[in-house]
Amino acid sequence: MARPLSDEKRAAILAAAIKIVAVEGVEAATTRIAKAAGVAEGTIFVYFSTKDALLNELYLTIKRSVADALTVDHLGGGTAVAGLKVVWTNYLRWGLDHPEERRAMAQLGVSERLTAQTRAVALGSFENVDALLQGVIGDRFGGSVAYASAVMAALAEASIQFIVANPAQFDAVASNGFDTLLRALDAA
Amino acid sequence: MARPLSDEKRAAILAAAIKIVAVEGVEAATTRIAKAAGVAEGTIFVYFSTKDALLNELYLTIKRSVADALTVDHLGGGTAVAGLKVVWTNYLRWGLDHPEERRAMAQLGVSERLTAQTRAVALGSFENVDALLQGVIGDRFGGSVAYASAVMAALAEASIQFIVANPAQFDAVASNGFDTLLRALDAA
Amino acid sequence: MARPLSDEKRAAILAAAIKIVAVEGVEAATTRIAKAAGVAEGTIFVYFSTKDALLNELYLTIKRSVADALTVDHLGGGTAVAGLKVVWTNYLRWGLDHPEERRAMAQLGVSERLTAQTRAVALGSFENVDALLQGVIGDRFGGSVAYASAVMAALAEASIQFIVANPAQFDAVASNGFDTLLRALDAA
Amino acid sequence: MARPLSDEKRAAILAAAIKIVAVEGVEAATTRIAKAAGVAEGTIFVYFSTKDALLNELYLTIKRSVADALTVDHLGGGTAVAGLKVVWTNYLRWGLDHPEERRAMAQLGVSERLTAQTRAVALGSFENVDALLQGVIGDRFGGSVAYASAVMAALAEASIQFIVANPAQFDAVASNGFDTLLRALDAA
DNA sequence: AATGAATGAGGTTTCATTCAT
DNA sequence: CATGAATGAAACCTCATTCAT
Repeated sequence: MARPLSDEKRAAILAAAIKIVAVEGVEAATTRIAKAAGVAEGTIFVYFSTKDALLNELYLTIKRSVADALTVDHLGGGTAVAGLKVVWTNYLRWGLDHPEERRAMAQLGVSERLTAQTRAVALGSFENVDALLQGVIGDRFGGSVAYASAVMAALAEASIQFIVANPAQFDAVASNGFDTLLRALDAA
Repeated sequence: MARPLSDEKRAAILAAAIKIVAVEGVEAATTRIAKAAGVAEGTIFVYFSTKDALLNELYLTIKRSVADALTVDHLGGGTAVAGLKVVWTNYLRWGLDHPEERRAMAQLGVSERLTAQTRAVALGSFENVDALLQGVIGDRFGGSVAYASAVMAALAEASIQFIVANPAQFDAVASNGFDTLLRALDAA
Repeated sequence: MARPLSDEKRAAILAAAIKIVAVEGVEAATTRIAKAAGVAEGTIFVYFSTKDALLNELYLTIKRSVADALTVDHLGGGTAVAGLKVVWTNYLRWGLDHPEERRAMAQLGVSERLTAQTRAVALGSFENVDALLQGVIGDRFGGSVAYASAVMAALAEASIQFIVANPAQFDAVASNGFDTLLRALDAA
Repeated sequence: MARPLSDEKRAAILAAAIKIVAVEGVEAATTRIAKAAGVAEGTIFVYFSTKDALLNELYLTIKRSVADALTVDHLGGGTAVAGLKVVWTNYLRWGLDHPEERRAMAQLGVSERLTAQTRAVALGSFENVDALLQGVIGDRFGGSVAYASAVMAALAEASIQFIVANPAQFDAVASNGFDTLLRALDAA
């Protein structure tokens, strides 16, 4: 029987791709990813049929990692606002802990190499967050979670950039940022 | 004297670059830009020394176009809030009227081909907008315009995306979006 | 392990480069060299990092081939003059047997693409020939081998050109040419 | 009536071409020659139909300049040996005074851009030198001037290189070099 | 499965030449 | 005549992908 595909190697390729894509963009050569992963050039194509397949998979992997980080705590219990605050704080923390993933995602997000299918699947990972947002906004904004979701993502990005420049103020910025979000959503 | 450099041709190249970069990203082939501009391959390099020079110039051109659109009206008269509302509305309108520029800017913004100098110059185009923001936030947020600026840009982006999906509701979304901004900035 | 680098392919590229450079000069297109070598364009850059690297390597290869041809016989035994005659005759024979190498060397020699390092290494291959020349000239010409070496190369080139035009007279020209050399070096 | 072609401009282009070809080879861009000549890119093609035409003309111009320099003195009077010594000394002096022409000629000489016709015409400029050589060698070397001519050119080149490295010794090297030539031609 | 040599299409840029001014 | 913008055919080199080992 042939040797089975190695999960470590696959993970190493994805991890290397995060680093390389973060700094060089999606047009970075696969050779460079292979080198960073410590595998041969051809090995990438043993685990991913094409470079595009690798990039789409990479996007999904990061998105899932974010989604997992957001909902690592039990969210069922309290109010929607309380749950959302947990999500908010977890997201800021994830962003600060994963600068390369954030930058890689920015590169992937504007790339024409992501399929519509990939984007759709990625969105699906955030259903429980959307449910919380729904609970917070009620029927404001036409009951549309999309708008609230964009606002939250945008404010979170602004907050993360601010904390990156002022790392000591995590708690204050996180707290004030959440208040800003609630005000923006008219839920303060 | 020989044929002078043609402003129209230069503009045609930049206009073509906007369209192509918007859909194909910064790695789009110069050949394709030339074809879209209706000029020969070599002509691009008569007007721009390298592809990177073209991309940097393109970024500055779009940024200047945005800055001009924001401050086309007289901003001196009323309160900072009133001035900011004009800027806000103009920005939304510009965004809706220039979808390709918006997408091209997103591509350029994450590209490592922009020089620090280019980014610095681009920022300089928005000084009067920053002054308005400063007037609105006073000494909140540590008196830092950077955070407020990021919040505004983020909310504007969310609003534009929403209006793109619901074109008829421009006025309502613009107005509510501005209220959201004021609440977010604690200036309502 | 994957397919190893092929010595034959490398040699084929160098051999093709000799032919092409001989007739088209150092500016001959790499595409043409590849085609003549029976490999793909990209393959050239697997074996040589740049075109300049190929040209420098080509120069060294030919120079080494000449040096080997000159000293193929045992030179230790007799007098310096006897040894030099062997070198002289071998050089004429090599020149006649390798017209393309001679022409390629002429092209490479005047090219600004050769590095100083390459030229220095090439000179080093002829140390034992220089030693023979030194033995022949003693302290004449200020004891400088450089001048004698240039004279010998020049006379050899003249002889080769003459023999090319009159192939049947190899022995006579070689012999008379060597006498000419000795007279020129005042060692007759 | 149209403005006539300017002899100064034509001369400036040829002079610039010498300098540029000397250091960059025959593949130097015409733009660079134009810039060095102080004329516009297109002007070169007003005076020379193609780049190859310019290079061929350049070769002939330099060759004529050498021929003129060799026979600037009256050669008719004395013996062939005395006349040849004048030619020899003039040639060394020309070579030392015109290093760029020498280098340009070396580049042009190996170039495939010279036509056979150009080479033939160039040879014709040296008929009176050949006559002197003929007088010196008599019927030795099969009465062939070609061989003697190559030997002389080769020894001159070696001498010039030596003098370039030791500029103070012009007279001694010139004199000894000529003795070497006579010995080589068995005419001492 | 893993490797990396081999491939050749395609990318940016150069350049001789043309032609509008 | 003189100019230099405009052209488009290469040129060198990179890179995703294939395939022999």
